[in-house]
Amino acid sequence: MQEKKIGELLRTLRESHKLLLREVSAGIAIDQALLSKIERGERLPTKEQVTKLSKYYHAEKNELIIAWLSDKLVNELADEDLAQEILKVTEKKIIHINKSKL
Amino acid sequence: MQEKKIGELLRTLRESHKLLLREVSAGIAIDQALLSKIERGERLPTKEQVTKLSKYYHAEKNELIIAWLSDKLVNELADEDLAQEILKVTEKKIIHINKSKL
DNA sequence: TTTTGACTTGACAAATTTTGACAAAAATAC
DNA sequence: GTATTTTTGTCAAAATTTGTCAAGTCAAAA
Repeated sequence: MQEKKIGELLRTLRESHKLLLREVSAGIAIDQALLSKIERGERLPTKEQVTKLSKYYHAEKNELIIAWLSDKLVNELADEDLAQEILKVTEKKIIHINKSKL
Repeated sequence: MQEKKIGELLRTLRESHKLLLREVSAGIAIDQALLSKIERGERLPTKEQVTKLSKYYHAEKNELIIAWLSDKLVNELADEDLAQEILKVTEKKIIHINKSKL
């Protein structure tokens, strides 16, 4: 699985479609300055925006969601030197939760 | 590494010290109702509260931080069926960031 | 059974963070 | 040069998180 940032993916998608910020932002009703910030990683999109963009570009939604949410987690773990361990424990907890959901 | 929730750890710590909510909340200047909610997992503490509590109980700060932040991540991943994959990608991104920090 | 003490609950207020909008600057293309 | 596209900065609205308080439950003591 890819480890690109959501903004990079979105910019690549837009460029491969040869579209302008203006066009995409009009297409999904989002401020163009905001879209610019999202593509450059200055802001993270909302989940709804990711969904709209995946549809707009006919892109794999899951791939974008993964990139987006992992970016969010990376932010939360920023300057935590325990990051690796925290992720391990998180994984265990998730697995545990999923087991009890059967 | 442990996979207990931060609230469980805090309640265990308080009980092993034979302390009342009232006493701990006075000791670290936090509303007792809030501490009650934290111990029962209804609320997550702030990082500062985790720090204060670890000092107050003379507990291993890292252990509490890990439990606390992993709880936060679990919340963010709640009802994401891509959770596992997201964690993997997050880990890769963190590793990548750490490498470039040398 | 009444009272007391420990804890919990719910509703709300305060504070913080996130998000969106807009104008204006900067960069790029023509 | 002008026109178009993108970026930047700021600010208010919206949403989320956090804190406070009063009233509640419950168990055990008196």
